[in-house]
Order: sequence, then structure tokens, then C-alpha cells
Amino acid sequence: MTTHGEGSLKKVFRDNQLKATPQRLDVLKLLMTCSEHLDAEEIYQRLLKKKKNVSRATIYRTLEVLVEHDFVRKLDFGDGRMRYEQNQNPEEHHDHMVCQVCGKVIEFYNPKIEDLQELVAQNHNFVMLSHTMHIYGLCSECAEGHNGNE
Amino acid sequence: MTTHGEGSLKKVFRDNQLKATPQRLDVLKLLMTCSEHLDAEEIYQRLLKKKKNVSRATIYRTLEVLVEHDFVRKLDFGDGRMRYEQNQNPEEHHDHMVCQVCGKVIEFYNPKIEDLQELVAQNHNFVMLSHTMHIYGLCSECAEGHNGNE
DNA sequence: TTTTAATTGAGACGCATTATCATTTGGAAG
DNA sequence: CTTCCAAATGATAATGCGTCTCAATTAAAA
Ligand SMILES: [Mn+2]
Ligand SMILES: [Mn+2]
Ligand SMILES: [Zn+2]
Ligand SMILES: [Zn+2]
Repeated sequence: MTTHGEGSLKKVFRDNQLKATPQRLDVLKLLMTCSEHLDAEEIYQRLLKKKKNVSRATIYRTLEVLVEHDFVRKLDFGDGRMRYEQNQNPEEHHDHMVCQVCGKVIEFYNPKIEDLQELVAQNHNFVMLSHTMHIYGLCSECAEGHNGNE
Repeated sequence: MTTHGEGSLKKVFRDNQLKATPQRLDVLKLLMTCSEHLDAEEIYQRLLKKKKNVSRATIYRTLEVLVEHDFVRKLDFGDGRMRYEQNQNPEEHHDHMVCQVCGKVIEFYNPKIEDLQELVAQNHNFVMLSHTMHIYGLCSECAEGHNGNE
């Protein structure tokens, strides 16, 4: 469990010629200590609760910067808004299952699928830079209410 | 190469208790004779050129209906608008590679990946109802300009 | 032909995100 | 510690895709 001191967070920005403003530190710190997949509004509200006032515009701008520098991943689960999560280990890219009933997000990492994706790309002389794979359906809990054997 | 007569297109709607209006037939016919991945505005413009005036609202409504009844697939390539394609053989679900330079879309079908997706879902007691997998990067043509061996 | 519920078109509206711009500030230089 | 200015922020206007509203039209059943 990595404990990020204030200093190491500042380093994240300064190493990339970016000012380490309190607003940026607040957004980054929140994402680094959160396992959920938050959207911009949720980030705004959570910071508000902690008396950290960061304007929505700045949240969007900060997220853009963090995504550009690979500290954060931007995810689209198809519900009309983007979600964000820390990009812990970029080499072990995880994908997502999203329950269409309760919204729960389950993460998974499957090296076989990753390899096959790379293979498919190569077969088409396509240079893969990124990929997304989302499985939509019913989580185990929500599936119980939908089948006959309960 | 399936040639859809006007009559068979009407059947598509009537079989689902939907009025076979000229607007709906125009939208469906366009998609059935098109291999591209069009967005709503492109559909609107193409119909305009053919003197087929269908309002944007009706295009959206028709697409919604066609997607609901599995005649059309709705795709999100992450560029801020939805794209649509005919759903030829639902049992052989194809996925997409999207070139981030020229926008070209390459389709592929990989049964191994499909199987692994189902397996992953089962391992989490997750009922997979649908899935998306997009590979983003550079198509063969656009990659030439980006590497050193040209 | 009559009848009516479904559909359409025009435009208002919603909502996530981006752009604008005057004001503030991080941090480098001295 | 001050000075200084490009970078960053906040307030809010603007954008753009998509949905909603509602009066007028129409498919198609009777
Ligand atoms: Mn995740
Ligand atoms: Mn396709
Ligand atoms: Zn669920
Ligand atoms: Zn290309």
C-alpha cells in the first residue's frame, strides 16, 4: 500500500513542467486513494465535502493533464459521462465488466486476451496504441433476481 | 449479396408492430446498403442528397428502434458521437480497430477472444449480455509516416 | 371512407464537456 | 524576501450530441 506524501505528489507535476497547485494536488490525491471509477462531478462533490473547493473547470483540466501523462485512465462505460481511475501499473492493463442493473464495476486482467489483441492488430499491420474492452451484463447479485433458480 | 426489396424492408417494421413509414424505410435502406460506420448527422446528410428529407429527430428515433430490435448496432468509438451499422449476423459479433490518424475502421472477428470473454465473465459469475472491444492506434498506411523505415 | 393511435418535424431543452477571459498565483530569478 | 510573468484558476458562456414537447400528419385497421 503506497502512501503518497504531499511531496511525492508535487513531484508528479513538477517532473512534467506543470505547476503543483493545491487544486491539482487535491484531485490527484483523491484519485490515488480511491479504488472507484469516479466521474468529474463525483470528484467535484467529494472534494467539496472535504472543504477542498476546486472548480469544475479545473477538475476537467486537471484530469486532462493527468490522462495525458498516464497517471490516470479515462474510461467510457457508455452512460454519457467519462470516468477516471488511477493508472497504477500501465504494463498490466486491466479491463472492466459493468453491471447494467446496479452499476457495479468489476476489474479483470487476462493476459491471453491481451496477447490475442496484439496478435489481431499485427495481422492487420495495425499499430495498437491502446484498447478498451468492456463486458456488459448482470453481476452475480443482480443475476439472482433475473433467473428462475433462487 | 442480399438485395432487399422495398417489401422485405417493410416487413422488418410490421413484424414488430411498427408502422412502415417512408422515413423509417429510408433510414433502414441506407444502412442495409452501406458498409461504413455512420453517425446520425452523416445519415441525415446522405438522405438529403438523395432528396429523402427525414428530420434529425426521426433519424434518432428510428435508429433507437432499429437498435432495440437488433437490426442495427450502435457503436461508440470515443469521438463524442454514436455510429451505426447494420447487424448482419448477430451470432458472429465483430469488433473494431480505429485509426487515430485517418479514422479508418477495420473490422475483425476473433472467436478465441470471444470465448475468453465469455470465460472471464463466468469466472466472476457475471452474465455477459454484450461487450465492446476497440483497438485504437495507427492503420498500416498511417503508421508509415510515423516510423523510421519508409 | 372513417377513425385513431402512432409517427413526424420543428425547435426547445438537457447535460457533459470545452472555451473564453479577467484575475490570481507558483515558483524562478535576483 | 521581493519582483515578475507565464501558467493556472474560477465564473460563466458556448458547444454539440442527443432527447423531449407538442401540434400536425399519416399508416393502416375497421
Ligand atoms: Mn478499473
Ligand atoms: Mn463494424
Ligand atoms: Zn449488479
Ligand atoms: Zn489511418
